[in-house]
Amino acid sequence: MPTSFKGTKVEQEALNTFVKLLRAADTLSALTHRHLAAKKLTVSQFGVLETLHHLGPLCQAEVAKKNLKSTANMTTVIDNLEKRGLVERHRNDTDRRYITLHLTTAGKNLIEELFPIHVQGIVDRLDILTPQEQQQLGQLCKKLGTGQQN
Amino acid sequence: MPTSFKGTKVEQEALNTFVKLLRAADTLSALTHRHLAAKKLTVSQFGVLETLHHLGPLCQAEVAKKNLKSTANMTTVIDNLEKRGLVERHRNDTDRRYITLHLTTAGKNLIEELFPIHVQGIVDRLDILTPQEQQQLGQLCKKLGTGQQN
DNA sequence: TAGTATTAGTTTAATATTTAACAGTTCGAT
DNA sequence: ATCGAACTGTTAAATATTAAACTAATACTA
Repeated sequence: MPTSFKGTKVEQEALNTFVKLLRAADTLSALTHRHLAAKKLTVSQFGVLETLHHLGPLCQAEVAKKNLKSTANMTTVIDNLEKRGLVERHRNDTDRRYITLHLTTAGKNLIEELFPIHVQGIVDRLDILTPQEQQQLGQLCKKLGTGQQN
Repeated sequence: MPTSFKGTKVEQEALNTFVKLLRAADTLSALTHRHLAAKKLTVSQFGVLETLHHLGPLCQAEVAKKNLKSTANMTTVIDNLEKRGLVERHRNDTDRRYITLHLTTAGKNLIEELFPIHVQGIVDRLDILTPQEQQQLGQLCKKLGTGQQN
């Protein structure tokens, strides 16, 4: 026998918003990353390439932080990118704990080819919202994500 | 040399909103699911228990659909829930392709214990937004998630 | 009714992901 | 200067995740 959720109004509203937010993010992510399959790239691999493309060479811990992932995870994802010759690991000589990641030429070419397609996919999907609505959505998400008033 | 993204205004705004939405969802999910670790439950396992708790016995394909996951993935997640005695598989006699999932008593007890904590965590976090803002956010997410005007 | 198409669930192979334990490196305080 | 704290990256073990190939069961269709 199904039990439908009986909570206070506040609880129902919060739960409702929560579910919609997570579903929207899931759906949007799936749609905007579909094109990666053609290049046999995963979302995480694309994220690393994108980070290096926009911020330049970084150490693994920083890439992990930008992508909200653990350093253990970065080891795996970068292993796979390295196997395909898309990134290179350079041990830092002044502080040997660090490994600086660099895009190879192949990696640079690939991300430069994919990124415009990626952006276009996002623009197309977000086109359903007016510029004001996008602005609003961004602000609400920022507030919620950081837990700060602004 | 870092390359900062030079796009049109529309592209920059869309990308910005996109990143904020995905990050907010990621952060919110991480925070509201932290309490599951104490019970050695994963987010996916919790999702299945929650679905069965609120909708009653369902077949695996339906549970997969509700959770936006593949049926192959459901096989794995349900295997692990079954090992722990939290759910049971009942082969359907009239259509033997189907397997109906049932919560065991242990599973029912666990989800009934966890769900209120889960809701409270969501309420606490969403409290940073006014009721109107939550409503707004929900509507914008719904529009975006479904790709429909309303 | 035979043959085909569809559907539910599983398996396999590959990658992702995290926690915990670990190794090596650097920093800091006494 | 040394010893312990803090940090970077890796490994191991467990679970998640998907696409593709597969099995079994049902539905459809000629």
